[in-house]
Amino acid sequence: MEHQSAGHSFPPVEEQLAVIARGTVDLVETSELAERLKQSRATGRPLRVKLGIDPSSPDIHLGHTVVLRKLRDFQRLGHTVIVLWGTATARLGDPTGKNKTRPQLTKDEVDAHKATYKAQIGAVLDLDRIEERENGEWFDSMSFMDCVRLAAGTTVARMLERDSFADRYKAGEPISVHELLYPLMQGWDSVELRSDVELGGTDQLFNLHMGRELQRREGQPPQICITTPILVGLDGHEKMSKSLGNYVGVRDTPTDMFGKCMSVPDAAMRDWFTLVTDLSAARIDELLRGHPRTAKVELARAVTADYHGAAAADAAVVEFDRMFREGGRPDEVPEFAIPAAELVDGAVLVAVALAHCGICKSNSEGRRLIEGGGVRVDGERVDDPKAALIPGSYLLQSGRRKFAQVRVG
RNA sequence: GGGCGGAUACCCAAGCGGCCAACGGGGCCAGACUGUAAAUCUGGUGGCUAAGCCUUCGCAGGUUCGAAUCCUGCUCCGCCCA
Repeated sequence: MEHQSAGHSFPPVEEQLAVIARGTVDLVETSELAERLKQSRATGRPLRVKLGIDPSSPDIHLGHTVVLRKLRDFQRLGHTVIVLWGTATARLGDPTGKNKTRPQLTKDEVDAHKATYKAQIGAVLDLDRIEERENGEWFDSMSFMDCVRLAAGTTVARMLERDSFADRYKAGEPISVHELLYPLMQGWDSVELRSDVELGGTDQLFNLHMGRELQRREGQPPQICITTPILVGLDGHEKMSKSLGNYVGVRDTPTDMFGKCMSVPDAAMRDWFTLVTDLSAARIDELLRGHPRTAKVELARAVTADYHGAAAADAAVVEFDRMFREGGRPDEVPEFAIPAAELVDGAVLVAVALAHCGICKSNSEGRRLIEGGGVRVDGERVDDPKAALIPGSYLLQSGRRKFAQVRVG
């Protein structure tokens, strides 16, 4: 938009290609991209780069930022970045990478998620320079016959080429017909937006290709498809995801963020460095040659600084050292109170207190933790599952991370 | 529409009248060892102030002293046929 009239100049094509290609998995097709960048540079017209986001869950984590960072590369090069909110598709649920049908969301849920989502992508993208669209703009009013016409654009065999569908089909798991519509919808978005480039995770390659097909069918130049790697989660094995609980949320507190990053397996460090920090390749190599712990501190510090600032990141390092190197306690421990009315015989069982403070889910679990030797009160290990606390104030601890200060009575 | 098979805890998966809160594996939690890494070893993994009691094996009923296990109906899923 404003870029067109601004008539600014883009960096040389080779330079742009280098930035774009870094940290990507698929680039279909590089030659087409080069050609289009050349045209763009000649005419001063920025490329239209699309990223579809389904606000199907309210929070974003580091895994989502990988592709957002790639989008930011385009933004920094001066191209037009389009954030397409999948208000229609989110309600359907992308079957990609899922072995199960996703729940369909309501309009209200989607709208609410979108608002929190937008605030969070601001941590990576310059929100003042994005073009925001919603695919409800065209899908909400589409008639059933339009839908049929769209569905005629591909074949069942083509759909079954997708690993996620093929695997589920082979495994005898259900595939709903509406799930087959998802890739078509995503592809149609590209037609409506006349996108030059679409980004996505590697699991999106099929959907991205669908955009090319439909654009060709509509007489548009097919978009270039670029995929970014999937970030592994804290377990170092599975894809980072909220449902697996192996994620670092961009809204995590500095202490949590730092601590979580420190628990990343060594083997995953290189990926994390390349995908979620701005450190140069040379610096990363240097760090990985040294002691793994030192490297990991730098990783955790870099990530924390991105979302909370350098000062908070440094504070997190100090806090972390105190807690885990010196066996200390965290700066801020959540506080709870157990009123006198809840006491039995003038005391409360440690197991009950643990559950009360949210350290464990139930009294029974608290009891088991004590039996397993995982509970400390004021630093002293508790070994009697029937141990009780008389009125007073205590520091409860389970494992190395979970603390609570509780006032009894 | 017809025939056959299936539904068990977070996931996979045993069990097929009492010994079942339910084998085993994965995951997860805790302990030892560590660098809050990996590998390894150990314990735990429905609820309840608890040697006992309560609620769980797709849903609803039934048979029985007693059911996850047997019967009936329902729901959902898969395969084959149309």
